Amino acid sequence: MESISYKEAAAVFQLLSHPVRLHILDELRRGEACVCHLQTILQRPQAYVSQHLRVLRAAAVVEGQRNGLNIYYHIVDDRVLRLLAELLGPAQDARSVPICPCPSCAGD
Amino acid sequence: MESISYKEAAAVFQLLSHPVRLHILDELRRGEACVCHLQTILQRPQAYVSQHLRVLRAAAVVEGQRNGLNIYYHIVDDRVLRLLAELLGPAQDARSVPICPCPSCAGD
DNA sequence: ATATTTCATGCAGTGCGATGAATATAGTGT
DNA sequence: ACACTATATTCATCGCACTGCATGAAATAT
Repeated sequence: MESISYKEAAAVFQLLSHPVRLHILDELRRGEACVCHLQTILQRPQAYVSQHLRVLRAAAVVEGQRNGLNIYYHIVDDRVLRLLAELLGPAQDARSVPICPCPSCAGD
Repeated sequence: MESISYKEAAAVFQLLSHPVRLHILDELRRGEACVCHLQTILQRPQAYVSQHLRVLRAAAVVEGQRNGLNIYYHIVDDRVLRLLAELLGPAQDARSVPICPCPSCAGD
């Protein structure tokens, strides 16, 4: 692996230096989730969640794929997964209960 | 082992989210160093290095012990060591050449 | 085409971190 | 006591990230 500069490494840590982004990423570790999931779990306004998702998207840490009206996000950066595991511990089990009115929660 | 909150975890990442602090910590991974070492290596004003050391000290990531005029710093937080290793790779070998006019560099 | 739902974007206010300059403190030697 | 060196602290400025609010864009349904 090519060595990473301090500036680049700092940028990665910077992404993880916000509690809301950490919460989002920790949820995404459990499996992909649409914005309405995250909105419900975080108890934050949709626009607010979306802003943080944009930061993570711009840094190529997460990716979203559209499915009808909903966009499902997932983590695509392995370094970030390892850093999360190092500090937060292993990921929780996948969700099983519906948490929002999206099709996959409705069992539709 | 106790689980860490997102806020606390974010604070740890925050400490690592600055290139100068990362450089300082990466140097300290190689062994303890006095401020004049760091000043020489980073090519930054003394007060600037000292400011960042204060941040790391306040967060209990580093500790300094006085030896005459000089204060030698070292890392005391294992989580930080693991996070650095995860993103920067293993620590470099210990320094061998003198880099500043402090007693230990002068071989005094 | 209109309406509804889901998500994204633009903009503005505010606070905090980063950096520099000047000054203070602690230790050493005379 | 005085001077000198190493490090810390205080203060002030500046830019950027955070956050809220309002609006825009994409997909779906009637």
